[in-house]
Amino acid sequence: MNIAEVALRTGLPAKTIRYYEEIGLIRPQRQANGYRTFQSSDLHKLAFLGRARSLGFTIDDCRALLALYEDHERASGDVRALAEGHMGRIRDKIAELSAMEATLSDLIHACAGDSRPHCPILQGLSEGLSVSAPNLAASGHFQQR
Amino acid sequence: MNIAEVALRTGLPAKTIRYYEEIGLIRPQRQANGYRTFQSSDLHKLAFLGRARSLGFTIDDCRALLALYEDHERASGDVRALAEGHMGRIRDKIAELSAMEATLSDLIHACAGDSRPHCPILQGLSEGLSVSAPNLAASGHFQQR
DNA sequence: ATTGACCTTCCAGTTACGGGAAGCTCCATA
DNA sequence: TATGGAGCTTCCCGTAACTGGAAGGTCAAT
Repeated sequence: MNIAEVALRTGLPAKTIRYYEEIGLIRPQRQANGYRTFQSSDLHKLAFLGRARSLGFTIDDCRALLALYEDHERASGDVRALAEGHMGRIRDKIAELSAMEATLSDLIHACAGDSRPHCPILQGLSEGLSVSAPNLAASGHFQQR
Repeated sequence: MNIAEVALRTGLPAKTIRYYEEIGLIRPQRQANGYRTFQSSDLHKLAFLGRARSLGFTIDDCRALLALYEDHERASGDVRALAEGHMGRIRDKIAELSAMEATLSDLIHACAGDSRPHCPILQGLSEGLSVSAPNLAASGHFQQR
């Protein structure tokens, strides 16, 4: 099977499939002409990766998950630990975004949003977000990556 | 004022301040020795930027916000539109993360997490997340950027 | 033979910085 | 006055996970 059909069947762009090979997640065979040939096992792995990625797992997590998947002696506890770590990070991110949303919502509601220049949003950004954001400055020196 | 003190007072790393100059967000003066000199207006702008970034605005948004801030003829509606667009994107992201979290939570709860190999998490990733994820594959071809 | 679809590799760009090297400058102390 | 260390400068690389695009080989049909 050539790459275009694999892309179609997995939902992954051909570019992504090539990238996954480049970083060693899959190892499709090659034909004499240099074209990649995908076995059903490759297809299966790619679908697995697609689902793991759609749940937000990093590529490194995916690599570990794939290794666990192929190790039939694995302990399910190892898998769960990995998933729990990931879920924790997602929950942290949701909390961070929710805090931003709350502050933004307050600022937006305080703003008339008309043609006049007075603007509580700019004022908040300028004067310390005092509208309803207690201590954003204390949350890690403005970092947010 | 030199960069170290500005960093201290704004909470922004010196590296970030230099970066903001590089991309044209600020224009500190220079001393004869090449050192940057920051006026209180620079300080003010940097604090503004730090707060905007802490609310998740992109650098491009920050640039626009700063322009609006300095334009005393602006329409508050323009500011609010920008903020609303941003808040919408945050809400979308929260929804996306919440969906991931829900699926992960289900998978994790179905997994014994002991030393045995049987693992519903890997099974879900392998067979289609059927545990309780309706149609992740339909959500944009596995994209998640 | 040609055309067009498909495949290949390689390179650059994306976001918002952080790390670290190489090399000035400044100030305080011996 | 020499020196040492802190602070400043620029420059370049790396990050995550791809995406876009160029240049060029291959295949099948006309």
